[in-house]
Amino acid sequence: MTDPAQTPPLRFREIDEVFVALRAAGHRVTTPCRLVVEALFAAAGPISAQQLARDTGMPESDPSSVYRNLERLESLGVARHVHLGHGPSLYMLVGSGEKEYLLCERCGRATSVAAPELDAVRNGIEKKFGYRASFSHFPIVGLCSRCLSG
Amino acid sequence: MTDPAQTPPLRFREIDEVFVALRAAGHRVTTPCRLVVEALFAAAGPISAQQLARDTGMPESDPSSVYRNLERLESLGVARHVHLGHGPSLYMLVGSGEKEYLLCERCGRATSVAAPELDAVRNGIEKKFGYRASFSHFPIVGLCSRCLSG
DNA sequence: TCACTATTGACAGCTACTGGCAACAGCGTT
DNA sequence: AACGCTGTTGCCAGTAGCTGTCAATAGTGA
Repeated sequence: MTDPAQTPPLRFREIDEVFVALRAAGHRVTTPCRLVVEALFAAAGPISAQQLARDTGMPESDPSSVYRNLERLESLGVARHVHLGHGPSLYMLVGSGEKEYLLCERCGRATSVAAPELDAVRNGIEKKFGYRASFSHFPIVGLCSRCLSG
Repeated sequence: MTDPAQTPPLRFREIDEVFVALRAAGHRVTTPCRLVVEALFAAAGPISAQQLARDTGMPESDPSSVYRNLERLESLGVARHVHLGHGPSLYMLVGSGEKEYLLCERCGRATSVAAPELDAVRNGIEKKFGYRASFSHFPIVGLCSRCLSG
C-alpha cells in the first residue's frame, strides 16, 4: 500500500483542519462536502460553483448542494467569494496572506495583490471620504496597462 | 391653453436634445422611448429598469422594452448604468460633471462624488499597478464612516 | 396618405442562484 | 456493530435580472 496513488492529497493537514472546524461547528463531513473542500484546495485560483460541480462530479445541472457547501464554509469563515465582473461569483478558501483584486473591464484580466499593497490607496480613500475600502469582495475595476496602451 | 398642466416638462430643452440625437442616429422616438427618457430625467438618482417600468406605465411584468430602450440610449452614450452592490443595475442619463460612487457594503448607502474628487486615488492606483481605475460603472466598496464607528 | 421598417409587447429562454422536501448518510450512543 | 437522531443530499420548483425571437404596431420620410 505504498502506491503513490494512495498517498494523501497535497496539503492534507490543512484540509483536515477545515474538516475539524466543520465538525467543531456541529457540521457533518460528507463525501460531497469533502470533495468541495478538496476542489477548492486544488484550484489554481478563485473558482465558480459550476466548475466546482464539474471538478467534484456533483450534479452539474443543479449545483444547489455545491452552493450550500460554499455557504456553510463561508459562514465558518473558511471560504469567501469575489465578484470579478459580470460572471458568477468565484470562491476560494481563506488562507494566510489575503488577496485583493484589480479587474480590467475590457479584457477581463484579473490581477490579485496582497492586501497590504493597497493600504496606501485605502488610506487615501478613508482620509478623504471616510470609507474603509475593501477590494477582496468587489475588485477595483478599470483598464489594465495592456488595454490602455494597446 | 395656458393651463399649467399643458406646460412642457422641466428641462424640456435637454430632453429634446436626446430625441434629436436618437433621430439623428436613425432611431424612432416612440411613446415608450419618450417616457423612458422623461423618467430618467425626472428620477432623483440612478434608477432600476423595474422602477422605470413602474414610472412609465410600461409592462412591469416584462421590462424587456425598457431594457431595449436603455441599451439604445447607452449605445448612443446618452445613458449609462452603475452596479451598486448585489441588486439590479441602476441607470441614469449622462450629463456634464460625471459622478463616481462609493458603496457601503454593510448599510447599502451609496455616496456619489464628482469624478475629479477621485483623481488622486486613481493616480495612486495607476502608478503602482498600471490600472486606470473607474468607479462610475463599479463603485468603490467598503464600510462607510457611520458603519465603521457604529 | 402610403409604405417601409424600427420598435413594441408577449412569450420563451437563460444564468445564477435560493427554497422546499423526502430519502439518505454521518456521527454520537449504546 | 447496530441504532437512531438529524444534518445533508439530490431533485424539483421558483426567483431575479436580463436576453432572444417574432408577429403586430406605429414612427417617419416620401
